[in-house]
Amino acid sequence: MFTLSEENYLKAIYHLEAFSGKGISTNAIAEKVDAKASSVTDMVKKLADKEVLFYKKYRGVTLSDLGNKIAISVIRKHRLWELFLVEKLNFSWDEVHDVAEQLEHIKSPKLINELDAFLGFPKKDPHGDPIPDKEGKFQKIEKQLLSTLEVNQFGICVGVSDSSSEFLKYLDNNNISLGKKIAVLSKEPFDGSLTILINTKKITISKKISNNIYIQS
Amino acid sequence: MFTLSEENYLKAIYHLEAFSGKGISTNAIAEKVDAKASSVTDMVKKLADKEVLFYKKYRGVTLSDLGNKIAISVIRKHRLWELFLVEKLNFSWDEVHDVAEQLEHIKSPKLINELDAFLGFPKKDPHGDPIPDKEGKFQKIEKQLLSTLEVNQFGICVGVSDSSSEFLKYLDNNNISLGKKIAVLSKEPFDGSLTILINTKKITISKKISNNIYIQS
DNA sequence: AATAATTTTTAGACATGTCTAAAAATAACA
DNA sequence: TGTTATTTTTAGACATGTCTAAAAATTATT
Repeated sequence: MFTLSEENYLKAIYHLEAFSGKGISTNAIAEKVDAKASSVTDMVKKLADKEVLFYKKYRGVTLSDLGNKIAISVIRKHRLWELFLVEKLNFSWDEVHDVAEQLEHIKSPKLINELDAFLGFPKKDPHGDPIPDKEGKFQKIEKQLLSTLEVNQFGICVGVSDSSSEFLKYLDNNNISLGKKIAVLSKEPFDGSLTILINTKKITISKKISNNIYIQS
Repeated sequence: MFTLSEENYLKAIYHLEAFSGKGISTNAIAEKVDAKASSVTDMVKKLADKEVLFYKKYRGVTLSDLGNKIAISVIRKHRLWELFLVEKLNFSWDEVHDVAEQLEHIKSPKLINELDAFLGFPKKDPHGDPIPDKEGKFQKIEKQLLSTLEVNQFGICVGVSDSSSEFLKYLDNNNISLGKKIAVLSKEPFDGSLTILINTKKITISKKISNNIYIQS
């Protein structure tokens, strides 16, 4: 059995591995779980003892198969709960994260599988991320950052890379949501800001924004 | 903010106060929360500092108004989650307790109030216990133990005093459930066992069983 | 009312998960 | 490549919530 803290570490490392194929550094984990590097070293040793990850001093960590499995099951729970909150309990997509962070640690296989069935075995959560099934399988969506599009190209908004309440509220205020078509009208070379066409309106967004929106072209 | 442990202590003390009007003893709490008396003393001091209960050395404890409020809010959450599990996720009434023990500690006022609305502002949980509303108000049901009935008296099953899986499974196996009419046909003076009529069938139940079934006459 | 039994509290310890400060190893650079 | 900067680890500490064993207070008994 894994503690709440241990599960959070595994989840953080899993997400970090999705980006950099390499071993994950102590500092990167520390930032993700909001702790000091020394705390990470301690925890990582414990997790290595439990055989959920591989750890070489000064060389970072990699999840084992078991570690991956556990991380995915936590992510499955997180995303199912998020969808439940939005679909059944009138939460908006910027309100779900903190509550799902708590709910994802509830221990009951029956609970999560029944919730899955109750929601109709959904494939995506409210932020466009795939929901792993009971066996931990999920389809990876080929997606790219809006910031990588060239002028005159377009795509469909399929996800966000930042799920903070501030960012999601910004999107809501600008009527940007999953499924919307976004076309790049012009790109400012100086700061990378984009003028885009969405909802038949022209708006200008900063590089920071376009770097956190995923589109499918 | 109160920790999981603190909430469990408050809940335990609340339930104990419902029985004995007096100050609740360290040992009674220890048994309820499954800890040693010395641990209870420590925790009780901390809770007294937080002003959720009154504590006099060697004299037991009493909840303050604030303590009562918190205990009731935890109980509200517990019972709403139990009903959700039974009504929406196909749990049977003997499976809900352990999961609800976890869910009751999730912190989100919006979550629990939306859940309440989603379930249609229910008044009773799957074991017949009243669900406190948003303000902590709930109707006390006048009920008595089946064991207090005399021969030839009858009542409607409205609750149970033991929510353990073993006991609830026993009830299921004998087709005893909320709303059923139970009539006492005879009483064995030696061991207090009862022969009752339920579902047009005669069955004999021990004193221990009749001591854990609430009826309304 | 004195003694015995029980309950409760205190004292000291431990595991978990965290921290700060200092030491060690690795990486960067000039 | 030698020195500096950065990252990581170690060492020691602390808060939480628990425990055991011993001491103190209360309750029961004769």
